[in-house]
Amino acid sequence: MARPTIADIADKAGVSKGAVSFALNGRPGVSDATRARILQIAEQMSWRPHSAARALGASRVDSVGLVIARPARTLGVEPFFAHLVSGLQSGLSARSISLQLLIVEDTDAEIEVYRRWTSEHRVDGVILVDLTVKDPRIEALRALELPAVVIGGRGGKGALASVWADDRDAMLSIVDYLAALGHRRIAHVAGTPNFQHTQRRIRAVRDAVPRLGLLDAPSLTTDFSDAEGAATTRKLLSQANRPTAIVYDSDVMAVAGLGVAMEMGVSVPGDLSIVAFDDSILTQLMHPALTALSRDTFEFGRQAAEVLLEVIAEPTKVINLRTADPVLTVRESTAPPTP
Amino acid sequence: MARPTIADIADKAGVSKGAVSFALNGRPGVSDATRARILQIAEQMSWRPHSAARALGASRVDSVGLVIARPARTLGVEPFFAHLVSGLQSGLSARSISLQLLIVEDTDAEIEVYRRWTSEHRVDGVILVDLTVKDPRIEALRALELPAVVIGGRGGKGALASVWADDRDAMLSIVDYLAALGHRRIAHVAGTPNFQHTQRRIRAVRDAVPRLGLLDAPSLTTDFSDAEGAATTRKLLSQANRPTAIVYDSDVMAVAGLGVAMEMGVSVPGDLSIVAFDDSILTQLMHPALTALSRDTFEFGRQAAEVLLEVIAEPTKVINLRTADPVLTVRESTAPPTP
DNA sequence: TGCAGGAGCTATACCGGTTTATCACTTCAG
DNA sequence: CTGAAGTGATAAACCGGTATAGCTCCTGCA
Repeated sequence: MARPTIADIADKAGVSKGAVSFALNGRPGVSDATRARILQIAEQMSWRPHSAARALGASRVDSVGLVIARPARTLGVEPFFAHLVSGLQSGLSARSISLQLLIVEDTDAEIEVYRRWTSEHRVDGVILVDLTVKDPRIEALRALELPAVVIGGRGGKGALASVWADDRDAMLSIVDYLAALGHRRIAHVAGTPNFQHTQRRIRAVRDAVPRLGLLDAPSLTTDFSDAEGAATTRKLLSQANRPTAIVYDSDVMAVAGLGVAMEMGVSVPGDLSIVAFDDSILTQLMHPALTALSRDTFEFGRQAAEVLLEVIAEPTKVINLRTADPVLTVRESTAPPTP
Repeated sequence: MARPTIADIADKAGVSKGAVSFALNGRPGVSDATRARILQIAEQMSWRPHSAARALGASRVDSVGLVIARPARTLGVEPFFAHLVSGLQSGLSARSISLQLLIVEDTDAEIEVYRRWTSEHRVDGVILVDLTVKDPRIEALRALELPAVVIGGRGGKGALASVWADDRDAMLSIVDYLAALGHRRIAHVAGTPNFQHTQRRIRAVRDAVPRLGLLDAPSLTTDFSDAEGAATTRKLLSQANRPTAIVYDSDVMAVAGLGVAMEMGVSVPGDLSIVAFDDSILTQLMHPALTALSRDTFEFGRQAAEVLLEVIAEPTKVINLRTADPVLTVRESTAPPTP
């Protein structure tokens, strides 16, 4: 016989289906002797619960979802999502909960997916990434009563659980480092302005100006693409008083910026220091290798998974977990400015 | 009332559950008038099938799986998987079938996942990537009777369906191009030797030697990492009769190779031409931008999804779909050799 | 007029678990 | 000795669909 059911086990053990269910789920209602016997038979028949049957009776599905709303073209270059997904799975696999991954075009499509998942009972909860200012997904999820955890930002008015790193401190550590090297004219090539973390980073740079006695520290927003990263760099380096250091909000933009500098005959790190806010193999493949801020994205994902499971078990719970601070990995692209 | 069920619809329409099921699934058994009325009521109550309930009655789960057995660290750098996943989803979403994605450490773990998925009825079929010579997964899947489609290689002795591109022709187009430029000493930095596509590419290079009158065309295998790509390049460029062109099996290795060349004072494309077998944003960010072989991975995924659905519907069917040939995108890293 | 056959629908079993009501039996307090 | 409480189990309902046997008309044809 293929795939044994609890009825088969019940037959073999000479007990009822109910008893088997109790035994397999570790709940009271059977004696220790009977429980042991049932467990042994189940093991021997290599029984596994039929996920659909379980989802039907109870309301849990043992599955959580992650929707990424970005054009596929821009995905995959940064290892961020690959690491995040691995970390999530590591946190989920302990309780053999599966992860549904979906890549969609925009936020509207993402919300539509949440609707569908909810009505089809496909997931117990979801993970939110790329939080924007006044993010419409927060309200949508609350309306659906779908448990969720926000990654990389606070979950609105204490509503959704969140797992986040301190972007502000991280940015300050970069600016402090550059200032300590002697840089006074620093520029910041930022990401999409409506992302929350972009705003936090911009604010951090601005606030550091008076404290460190910087002459200037403009933040220029982009769409995170290599094209805009390059264009913005070209603009910055063409100025009369060009910056002696540039901080990029992503590794891809930093690499593009390095290319522009080389093209314009600006030597790195001689005439210009470059720092990437995100680390990846990309920054290490360059010549010179880029100084970058490294985060433990895998661990980030693991923690997010744990928080999500807690929220699913207890939806009223409010968790805001701050993860380990990212650290600056100094490589060859930063040096004191030439006087 | 939350989540309406077909019983609710049946009540409202004044018919039986069975009639509603017939109507919603477009099967005969109800009149057109009744069908229209039921569909309208379902629409108005915004009914969606409960995926678990459906999976329980019928045997399909409307979900397929993709397991990637690679260390997470090496994932995500290449956009290959992001594009593949997007393409798969595009092919699946038409019939609202979801994709389970799992990243594991090695092939043993991967096979274990297939076992679990089968016994828990979590997927209707799976997609196989990174096919190796004498791949143990083929036999495992056959034993489990789990429908599958192999990506990028033939499915063994006509057993599994497959979707593949012609690596041989692709490699020949690269070597032909380099030979036409005048190169006679070409090297090939290959990937993991036990991957089927690696072997096909090596064979293609070897077979081209006499036809094109090449002096030499060694293939050196690596583990696909940037480190081994760099080390192999260093070895090749230190030889007495060093090659005038190098073909790399991945974009990451090509970039690493470019770095080594720059470091050794070998100018590209002046002293050395470089071609990457895989294209991505990486190759375009470099200076010089790398000539690379571009594949439509998204389309590849879409087709794989379609084939998988066919195989699920008809497990005995044998499909071997050859996809569009990859094309060579010529950029700045290739030129005729200096005499 | 009788009957075969099909369209249109209902009632019901079923999928594989979980949960609840119930019951037999033991134990212990009064 | 009786009643109450507790233990270990069972039978049956239930979750939300799908599949199927069967029933009631209606039509067509001999």
